[in-house]
Amino acid sequence: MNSAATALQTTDEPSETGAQQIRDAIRDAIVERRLSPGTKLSESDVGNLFNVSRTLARAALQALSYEGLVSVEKNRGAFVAYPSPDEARQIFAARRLIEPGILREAAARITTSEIQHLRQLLLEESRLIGERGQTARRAEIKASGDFHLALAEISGNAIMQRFMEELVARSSLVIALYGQSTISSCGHNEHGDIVSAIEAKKLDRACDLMVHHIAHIEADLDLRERKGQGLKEAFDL
Amino acid sequence: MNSAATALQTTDEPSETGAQQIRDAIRDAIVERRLSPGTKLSESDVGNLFNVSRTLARAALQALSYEGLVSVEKNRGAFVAYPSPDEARQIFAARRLIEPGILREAAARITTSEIQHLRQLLLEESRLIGERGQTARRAEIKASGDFHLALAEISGNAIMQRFMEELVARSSLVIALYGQSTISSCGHNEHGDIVSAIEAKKLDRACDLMVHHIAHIEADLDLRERKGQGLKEAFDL
DNA sequence: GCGCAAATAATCGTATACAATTTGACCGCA
DNA sequence: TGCGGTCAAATTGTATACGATTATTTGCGC
Repeated sequence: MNSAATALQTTDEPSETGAQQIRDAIRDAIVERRLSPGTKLSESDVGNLFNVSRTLARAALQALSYEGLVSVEKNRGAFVAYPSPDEARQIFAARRLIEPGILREAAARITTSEIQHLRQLLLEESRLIGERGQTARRAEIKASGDFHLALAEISGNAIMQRFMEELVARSSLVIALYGQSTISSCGHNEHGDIVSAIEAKKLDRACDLMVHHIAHIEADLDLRERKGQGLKEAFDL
Repeated sequence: MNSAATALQTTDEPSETGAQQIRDAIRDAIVERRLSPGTKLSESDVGNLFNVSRTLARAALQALSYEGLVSVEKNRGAFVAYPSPDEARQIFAARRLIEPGILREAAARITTSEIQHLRQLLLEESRLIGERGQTARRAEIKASGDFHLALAEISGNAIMQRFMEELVARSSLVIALYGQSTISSCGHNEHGDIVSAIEAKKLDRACDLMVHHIAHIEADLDLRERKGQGLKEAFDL
């Protein structure tokens, strides 16, 4: 049983309704970076971990591959996705393209209670930034994505929401691979500024802030090809 | 063997590489409207049709459910998706949100040969409009979507391309359900106008045309709840 | 000691088998 | 005739089994 095994086990109830449980568990593990890009996820191992047959494990991995979080190679197995620099650029290009539109939709139909909910999320987020420890770090990662997802949910379009879920999750992978600073939320409270702009009905400004926010995250990346991921390049400096 | 069976069989080579073959075949059948929304796709039937086991049939149906073309209900089976009016609105809202951005990306990096390719598609499309017969009609449906997909491909963003593939396919389902006129391509050659605008480097105009084009398609729909799909409402007029 | 080939082990691809759930029918009864 | 319940058929959910492909290791010759 490899390192992936220890990283996964979260609760002890193995199979409740089906393969979705497993899919969600693995997805969380990937997004929270308990599973590193490139980690092998063999069907047998996954099945044993959750005490289900390979059939269900396979279904879960299959599902994750549709979301771009896992790449399955024919006759070789499934691996936590290892997005190329080009893929990373495409992910952020997609976010720059989509998120302003979502923001506009969301702003148009947002209620005061939803604004309050957003502020709640922001508070939680900054609280986590203050704390230290692995679990706090993981929660922070998730929280920073949850803000964008909350906006998508407010927009009321389930399809766009699903697209955003995929993009945010894959972004987490990209940051894990190419991120330089400890975490993207550097200094400024950009999420907070966006909420303020929404509240002030300054839509154009909110969109600007959003685009720049995404650009900032991307600017923190070092998008250079890492060939063997620690092969020879790791030693000859 | 029900009506779904006759609608599916397209080639006689049953299983070549795996479940993807089946998924693609069924997807084509749905998009080309050989399969009507609501049609039951039982795992055994699909498997028998393609001479594979239920395992592969199930995988294919599962995949299609991720694309929103098939809805699987626990312990009840898989059905060709029957999008609700609200879902339909969300699909077109998503397209209005996404396609202008794709158009801008595409216009920025389009080459002369790609423009030629687009014009080729347009020619093919108008040729099909002229012809008559079921097969021509089906080809026309596919062609009208292919224009939007070609644009997405030119944009160079594989992720957005995949999103568009899903949206176009689901649009086909919506039109099959709620469309009023024989087909959306009414009179005007809106696709052609968009290409011309791109060629003339009039980006804003091209985006405007695109948004209106999508609005026109949506305007041709009669988005009213058909509850039982022909239940009581079908009789008391 | 080193490289190459063949055997071995591990893993995936697909099919089949069995259990669980749902659906529809049949039958008795008010 | 209409209603409720029990049973049977059909279909899905999950597990297991077997064949195919790929990776690894062993062993041999050099």
